[in-house]
Amino acid sequence: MGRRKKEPGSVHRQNIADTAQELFMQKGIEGTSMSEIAKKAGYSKATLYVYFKNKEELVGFLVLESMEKLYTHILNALKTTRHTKERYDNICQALVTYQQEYPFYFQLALSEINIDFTHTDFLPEELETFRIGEKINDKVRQFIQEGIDNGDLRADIPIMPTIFSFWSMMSGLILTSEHKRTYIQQEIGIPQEEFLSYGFQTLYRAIAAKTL
Amino acid sequence: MGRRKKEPGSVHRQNIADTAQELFMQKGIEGTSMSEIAKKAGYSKATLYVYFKNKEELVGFLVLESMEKLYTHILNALKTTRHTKERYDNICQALVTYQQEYPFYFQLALSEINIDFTHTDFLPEELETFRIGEKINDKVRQFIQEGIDNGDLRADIPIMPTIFSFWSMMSGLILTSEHKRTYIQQEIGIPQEEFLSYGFQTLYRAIAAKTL
Amino acid sequence: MGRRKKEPGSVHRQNIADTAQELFMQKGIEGTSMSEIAKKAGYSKATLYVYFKNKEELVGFLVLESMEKLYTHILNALKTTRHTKERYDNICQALVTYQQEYPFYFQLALSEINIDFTHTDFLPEELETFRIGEKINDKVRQFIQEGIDNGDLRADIPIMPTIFSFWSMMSGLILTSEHKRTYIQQEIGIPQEEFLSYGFQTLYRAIAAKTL
Amino acid sequence: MGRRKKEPGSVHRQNIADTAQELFMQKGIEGTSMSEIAKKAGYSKATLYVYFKNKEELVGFLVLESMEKLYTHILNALKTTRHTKERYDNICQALVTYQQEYPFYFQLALSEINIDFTHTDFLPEELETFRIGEKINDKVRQFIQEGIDNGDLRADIPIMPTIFSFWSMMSGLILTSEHKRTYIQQEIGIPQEEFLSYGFQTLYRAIAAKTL
DNA sequence: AATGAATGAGAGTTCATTCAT
DNA sequence: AATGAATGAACTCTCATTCAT
Repeated sequence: MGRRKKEPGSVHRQNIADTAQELFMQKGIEGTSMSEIAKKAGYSKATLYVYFKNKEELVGFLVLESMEKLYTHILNALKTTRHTKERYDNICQALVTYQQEYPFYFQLALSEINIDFTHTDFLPEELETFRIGEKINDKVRQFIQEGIDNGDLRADIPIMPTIFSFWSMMSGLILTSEHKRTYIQQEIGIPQEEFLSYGFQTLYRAIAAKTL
Repeated sequence: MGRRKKEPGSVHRQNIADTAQELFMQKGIEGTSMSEIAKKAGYSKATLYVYFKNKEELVGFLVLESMEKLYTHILNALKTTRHTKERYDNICQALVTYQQEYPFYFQLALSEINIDFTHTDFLPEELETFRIGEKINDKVRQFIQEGIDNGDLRADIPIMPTIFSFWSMMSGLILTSEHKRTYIQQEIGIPQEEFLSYGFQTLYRAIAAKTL
Repeated sequence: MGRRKKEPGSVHRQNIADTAQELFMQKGIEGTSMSEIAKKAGYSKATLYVYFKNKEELVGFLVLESMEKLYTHILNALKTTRHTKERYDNICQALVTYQQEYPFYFQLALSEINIDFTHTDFLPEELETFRIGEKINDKVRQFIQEGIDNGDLRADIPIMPTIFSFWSMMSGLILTSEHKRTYIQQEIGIPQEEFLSYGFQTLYRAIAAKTL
Repeated sequence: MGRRKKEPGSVHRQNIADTAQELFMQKGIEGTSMSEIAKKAGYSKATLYVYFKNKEELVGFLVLESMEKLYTHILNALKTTRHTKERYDNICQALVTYQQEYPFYFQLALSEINIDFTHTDFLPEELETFRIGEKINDKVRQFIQEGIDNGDLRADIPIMPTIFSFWSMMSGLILTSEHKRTYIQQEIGIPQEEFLSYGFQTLYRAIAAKTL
């Protein structure tokens, strides 16, 4: 393959990460070998290890990266308007966009790899990922609180359980809509987007103030 | 180890399958080797291949098996009462029980391994699994229809999208509650069961007739 | 290569061990790959791992094996006579024979791999090796004590330092005579055996009672 | 890291060599990577190859260097006095000092890497190393001859075999005392220095004239 | 002279699978 | 039916080395 052209260093890191994400999505993390990533990205296997200490770090980087993007998406979703329903729709839209750009994290969050507290030797990336997660939760908590204060959302919903269960349910919704896209289209007769949209609206009804 | 006692053939198949499921639960499919299964089940590695053509078939068998169990659970959930809300609660309870007994299928259904229509070379087990899935959907459709007819459920909900989105969201809920059990307990301050229960009730509100 | 003929199981273990020893001698432990051993022994790489858990265990097995042989040699050397000088000569001869049969241990004992107390997580093989080493030292201590009591050996030699220094010096002698065989022949003009014999006699003079 | 300050070229070569030796001592040759050497020495990996053709040459350089140091040590040991026993003690002390400074060569001389005549494609460094070895042997031969002529050493010892066997035995002694330092302290109950000293005195008795 | 970047080759190890018995 | 024995292929990761700059 010969030597590669000189490009700013981080370009390669990003190339590798992007390729890895693509493959991880298709075949899972365990199902994707470093060789495959290398080949698809157009580098030698050894080069991957120049840019990432090991596979774990590569995964960690992807999760962090996607978490950062998600945070930005959520921020934007809340910034553009103060109207509760619009904000909710924006967040849902953000999640869909995010899933299209970084389908990887959802996969991860719900699969074996836990960014959880059962082990204690965290990579720096993992810690940072966790911190951003907290920031996101904070923003969402504010959003819900303001919705309640406005009278747009039911006053009797417990905030933290709501956040966490919504997060779980939306993840389930998005992931399924991705994995079973064809099935949905064929069996239910609606395109993925509409399916998602229906799910999100259903969920909103569950927390909207009764006047709706 | 010597030769084993003569037992009806299917007993061994079941022994192996049960052991495999246990291990798959603990360490994932990719993380479990045929060797481990053989050892834990008390057979030789080669014997596994007498009862299952390969690992894939073993997985397929487990999925089918869990699907059958789920069908039974759902049937029972609907049989015991005709009251809509009670039936709903029963189904939720059935899902939780099922997740505890066969955590395996949820993992599978939402993870990399798709029992989807993108490929076409299905194992017989996969086809059968799909057929049972259809039967389950049918029962649930009946349940919703009856709920609507009773006036317990909103008249304006489209049945198929509701089934499928509920299925997705509940899966997300259950899976997350399983994976992040510690996190939920620590950060939200409620036990897993309560978290699940809260999620299920929230969802019900979204389809219950307004009088609720 | 196809499947191999059936032979009693331990034969393969021994085949592999023997081949490994040969290669370790020629190129050192680190310098010898499992692939090489497999190829030379006529097995597939994976088969090595059927018979030995890993490279470390293979090395441990070789060391233990050679230690056991050494013990037998020493025992025999002391058994055949009670005359001190004859016993000494027998031990030396045993060492030479041993070095020819199991050149591996000397290499090891004096090289990086210490069967020492700096680490604490010993393999079972290592512990057993150590135990046999102790038994050898015991026999040699008896031999020296009897030599002193007979008046054949100097009364003023401290036993333990003598054992250990003799052991070290003889190892140095034997190893060098092996590694620099050609050099010795060419530059000193005597065959290896004579060189060794001269070294051993020189050492004996150092502990023999003055009457000699 | 940027470009380095301009320094006379050989300084870098020496820096690298010194660092390499330190690491080789700690972790063995095979256990030390060029990367490690580069990092510890504060150069880029590629720079090592500016100063040494490859790892082999770096090793060869170190051996040569240590050989030169040994020659100087031996010269000094013989220069300060003409008394045979004092000279012997000086040489022993020189060897110990040398082992402390350059533990590397002993390791090498008795281990896998032979600077022997079995192969024929010598590096220039190897040839030079050999030449210095010869010079050392010459000095030692003179020393022994003078000892015999003085009547301090036995008249019946063949000089070349004595030199070579002493060399081997002392190497064995020093190496063992280094590798098994803890063992000696714990099991024999004397510090390393005393152990060495005892070994050297024992050896001297073997060649000293009987009057002793 | 010095280095960042890249890599071929190969290390030890594991795994699903096969086959003779 | 059951298995001991064997293996090809793959895995993650490391290393000495090279080359353009």
